[in-house]
Amino acid sequence: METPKRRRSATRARLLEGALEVFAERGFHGASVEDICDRAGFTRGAFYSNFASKDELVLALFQATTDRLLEQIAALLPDLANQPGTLLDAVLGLLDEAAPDQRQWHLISTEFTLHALRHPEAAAALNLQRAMFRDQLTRLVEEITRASGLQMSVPPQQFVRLVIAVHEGARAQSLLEPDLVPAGSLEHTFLPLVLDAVSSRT
Amino acid sequence: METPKRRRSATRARLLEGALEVFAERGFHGASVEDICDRAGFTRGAFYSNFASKDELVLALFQATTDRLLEQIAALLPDLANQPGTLLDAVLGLLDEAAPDQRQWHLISTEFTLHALRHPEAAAALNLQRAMFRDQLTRLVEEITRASGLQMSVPPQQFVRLVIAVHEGARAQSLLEPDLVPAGSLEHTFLPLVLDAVSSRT
DNA sequence: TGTATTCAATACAGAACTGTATCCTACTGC
DNA sequence: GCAGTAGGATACAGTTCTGTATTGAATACA
Repeated sequence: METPKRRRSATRARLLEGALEVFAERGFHGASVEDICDRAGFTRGAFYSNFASKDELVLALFQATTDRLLEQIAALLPDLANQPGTLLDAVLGLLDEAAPDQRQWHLISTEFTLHALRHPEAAAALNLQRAMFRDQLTRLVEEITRASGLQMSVPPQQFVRLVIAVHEGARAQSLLEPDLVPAGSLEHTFLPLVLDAVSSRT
Repeated sequence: METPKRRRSATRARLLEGALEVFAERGFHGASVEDICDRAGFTRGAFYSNFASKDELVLALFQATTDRLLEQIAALLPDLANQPGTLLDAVLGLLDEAAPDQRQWHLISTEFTLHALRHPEAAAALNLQRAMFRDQLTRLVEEITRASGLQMSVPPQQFVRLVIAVHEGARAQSLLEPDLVPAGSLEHTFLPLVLDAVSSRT
């Protein structure tokens, strides 16, 4: 059971993993196919046996990371919705825990975003993924507000968009100046104020 | 008076301008030296007569755009501080008007940021520029709060960091989904709430 | 007017990268 | 064991890019 077609998908996986690292280090254009293969421990023969081009790999990598992220979220959601702290703890917790390596994730997703801003077809895929992501967060927000008897004066989707904007903008600052901007500091100082301002007890 | 050393600096300027466009379109790695020269209407001879390498040009371009941005701000500040609307109008107005082409500016500055996250020496330069930029905004905030007799319960620098985070995060969303997220919408719906929450009349 | 200089164009050599075609090895099924 | 096959390595051809060396044209200066 260890080598019929699993071999193939295993090397595909290793190539994707290598690509993730190399892309994070040098960007899409900066990474050559050979760089990726070296990182994964293969030669280009393996690469072209599995992917038609670097573009195709980028697409596959996007799908893979996207799928993994959504899985992670699905796994985390139930716990967060029910158990302990406040709404923002849950939402921000989800944003943090969904991505194990903040730095790498930021580099890759920024790379994807830039790519999407330059290639409309990629933008469609990215927007779809982001919409699903926002939907999960929105669902979480709605559940918690309902459970705790809160009423929001703005659409939850809007609020989620804000949280994401703050999170992404703050993450950039934290990565650039880790000492001056501890991860999560901006979110935790300001978002509670917003939440307070837009929500009321029923 | 039209060709002693002005010629040289004029082609330098055209090369920088071309580089800005091409970098925005394809990114640093994606743009070849020849692409840049084509755009500027030169051949590579002109390029290597003015720059030692693409890296050096990137550095020069960063300095040039940085200087221009700070000049623009310096020009805008006096008007904004005194005349009409509210604090946030001034701050957000500055952020918008400082960059004529939002899309190009976002692409370029994101590209710079990625570059900085991968190259510490570039990070130092970028952080310095961003610090000066924040200082300008902070000064503006302080002037207006003082003039209008407001007191903020958080350090103005923190507030400015938040505004920048929201602005950059929101801009990414607006560029990805122009229809769903009109430019400035997130900023204008939520930042007033924050300002309200952190400021009080004296 | 003639000479020197400066700046960009051209020509060229070398390196890096891509993609393909072929070979080799290790499993598969019989 | 023994063909057949799949997957990855190797070798190769073609392209693209970079950087340098040389050339040519236009301007400054005498």
